[in-house]
Amino acid sequence: MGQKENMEICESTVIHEDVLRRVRERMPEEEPVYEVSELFRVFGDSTRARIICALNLEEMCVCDLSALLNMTQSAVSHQLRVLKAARIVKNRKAGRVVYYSLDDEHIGKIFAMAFDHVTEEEEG
Amino acid sequence: MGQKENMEICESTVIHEDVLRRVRERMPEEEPVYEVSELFRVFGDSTRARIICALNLEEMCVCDLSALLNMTQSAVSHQLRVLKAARIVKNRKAGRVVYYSLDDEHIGKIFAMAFDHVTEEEEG
DNA sequence: TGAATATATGAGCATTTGTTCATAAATTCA
DNA sequence: TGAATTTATGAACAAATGCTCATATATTCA
Repeated sequence: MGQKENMEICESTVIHEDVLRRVRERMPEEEPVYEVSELFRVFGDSTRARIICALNLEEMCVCDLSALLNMTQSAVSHQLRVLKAARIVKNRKAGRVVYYSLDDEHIGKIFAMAFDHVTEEEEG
Repeated sequence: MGQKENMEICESTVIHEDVLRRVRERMPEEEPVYEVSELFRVFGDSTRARIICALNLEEMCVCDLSALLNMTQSAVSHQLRVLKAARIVKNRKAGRVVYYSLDDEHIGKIFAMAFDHVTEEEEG
């Protein structure tokens, strides 16, 4: 059953060849999976999550954000850079003040769904 | 304007007190924000994301998963532990084989939404 | 122009993370 | 019971991460 060739490539034993075949057929492409995990990686820090929650309510400048989060301007600025590189926030400059806002309405929806998930979990 | 007291607590300057007040009023509680970021943190690794995508299609055992992902059984098992601790997957034991599946249908939906986001992003 | 202010950034550092390797635990079957 | 097999786990280590500190950049205003 061609199993031996498989085992040369990958040392792990395969128990359910049919399952494996079906899943391989229907698995999403590698590239979008990496992009999705990258998106989640950026979401997955509490400072960035708090920034996103704030900007989901209103556009804010850096120093107001750092007051809100009670964090250094530098720390907030570093994280805003990460968020901007990931195209999660955008900014607009007005004089020396830089205003940040969410770049996409999807973001808020994904967060809302995640909130649903964590708050509906007191059954377990 | 009570600003000086604020500055004793937090050294950052506040430019827009009204914005800050409104955002503070409407910000979600700290606890659920941490839980959401923790959920995303777990999603935010490509190995775990691939496992989730696979289990979103079908229940699978550890060795089939490690064949699918072309990764060590140990590495997969470690990640499954992380996923189980986060209540993202559940397992069922049948003899020596342990079958894993998604613990919640929310997970698939959140991923689907994230896929939409990353694939709809060629407008730039 | 020069001081003040808002933001950005690079280096350094402690912490966290994901994998590997070796091995333990649990189960099946002869 | 003992060999084989599937999964789980602990230690170790390299890589990534998030913050701090110092400082650069950009803009305003007197």
